[in-house]
Amino acid sequence: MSTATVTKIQRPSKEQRIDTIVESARKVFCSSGFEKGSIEFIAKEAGIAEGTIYRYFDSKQGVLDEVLRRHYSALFDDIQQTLPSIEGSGNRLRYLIHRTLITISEDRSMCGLRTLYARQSGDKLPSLLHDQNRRMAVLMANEIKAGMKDGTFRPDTSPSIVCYMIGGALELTESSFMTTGKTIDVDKATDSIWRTLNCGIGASEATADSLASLVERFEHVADRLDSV
Amino acid sequence: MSTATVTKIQRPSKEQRIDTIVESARKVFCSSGFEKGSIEFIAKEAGIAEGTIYRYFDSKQGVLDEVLRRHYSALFDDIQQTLPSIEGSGNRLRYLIHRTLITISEDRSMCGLRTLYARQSGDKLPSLLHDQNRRMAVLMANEIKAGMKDGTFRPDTSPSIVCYMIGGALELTESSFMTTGKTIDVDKATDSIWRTLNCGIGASEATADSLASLVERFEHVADRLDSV
DNA sequence: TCAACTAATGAGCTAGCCTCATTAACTGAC
DNA sequence: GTCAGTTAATGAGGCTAGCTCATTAGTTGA
Repeated sequence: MSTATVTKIQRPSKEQRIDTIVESARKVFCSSGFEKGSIEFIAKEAGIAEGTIYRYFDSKQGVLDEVLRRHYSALFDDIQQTLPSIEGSGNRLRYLIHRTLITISEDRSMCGLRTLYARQSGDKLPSLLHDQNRRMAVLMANEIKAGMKDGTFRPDTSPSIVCYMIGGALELTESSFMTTGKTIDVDKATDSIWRTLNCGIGASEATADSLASLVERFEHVADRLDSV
Repeated sequence: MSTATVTKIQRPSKEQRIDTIVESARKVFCSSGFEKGSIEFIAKEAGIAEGTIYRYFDSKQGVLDEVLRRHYSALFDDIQQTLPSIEGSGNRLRYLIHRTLITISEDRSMCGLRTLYARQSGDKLPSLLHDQNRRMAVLMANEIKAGMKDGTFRPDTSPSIVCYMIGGALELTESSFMTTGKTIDVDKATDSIWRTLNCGIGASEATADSLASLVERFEHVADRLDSV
């Protein structure tokens, strides 16, 4: 009607609204953590009322779920695209470790959130992040099993224990990264985890190299003797 | 004065009071978790008023700290007594793994609490359990470093990464133990972790078989030479 | 243009941690 | 024994934060 004083506020679409909420929540959770990042503050950050958030989400937890879901879907999409193109179960397993560490180092604040989230949903029903971790564990376990079949890995390996060890190394690298504030040297950390995993920490009586040269030498002698 | 109706309630000692509170809190936290185990309920369980708890503890968190501190002091006391009597850094490291798994399998509910607690204190100031974990990590790192010096372990081992891997294996064994409800076969799990850690998962280039056949071949040649 | 519908609001409900004025029990001097 | 001073216990109430819902604002289609 009249154009002078009445300015109707155009409402954003449902998708835009959700995007705004999730992005605001991400910022707030990342800087204050889940506990201290209040709904009131998220609403303020998004420029809306508290109640509006509850039109789109069941609970505060639901908001966090969506924040993390969006963050992780990128990681898994990328992995699902890249993984099949890598030759050899060993290389694929190494890639999974490397790729996860990249994600960790890329988004410091989100990783703090991720850890926190993993922790507090410990006793609750299977949560979103629990599922994500499980999903990653399944990817890794598949490679380990494949490697055990094709001879890349020792046949007496326990896939679940190895997954636990990798998961632990990743999570604790992540958490030390968070607490110390140092930057992760992704390649170095990957190497270190991989070497430990692949070769173990035990000093072998004879190293692979020394054995190889020994074998070569013996074969040479044997050939000579045979030819006589 | 008169003895008939006025019955004065005898007060327990400070130690007894604290014991009662901590024990009630342990029960409540173990069955309901930290979040849902309310101070009101703990007070009811202990047969006292809410306010009384705050005479002895600063906060709900403080109560949990004490519950866990008591639980873990037993473990560390035991370790500190046993560890020096074990010969060899490898054996000591293996013992630390084994002993932790025993604690985990012994007290199921407490372990759930332990995990939950580790998780939720993720972003807070160094908490008690964080310290306990760090303490265990230091014990393990010491053995790893000692082993690197005396030749038990490879010199290019990264103690921190190895600690992370062990920690992860333990924590995730614990958490899977909690979620699946199965009992842990402590010896088997220790073996599995230890073997993986010590020998790695990589199939060695020279297998025992290939070496054996080589030796056989040499013996054969030697026989022929002998007969000449 | 107006009725039906959907989105947004924010005051208020509720639950749970924690405080503090009040009351109860203890203790040591006389 | 008794009384003053001290310490322990109480529980109503403060406060915060997640969540609800009656009310208001904006949208849409006939």
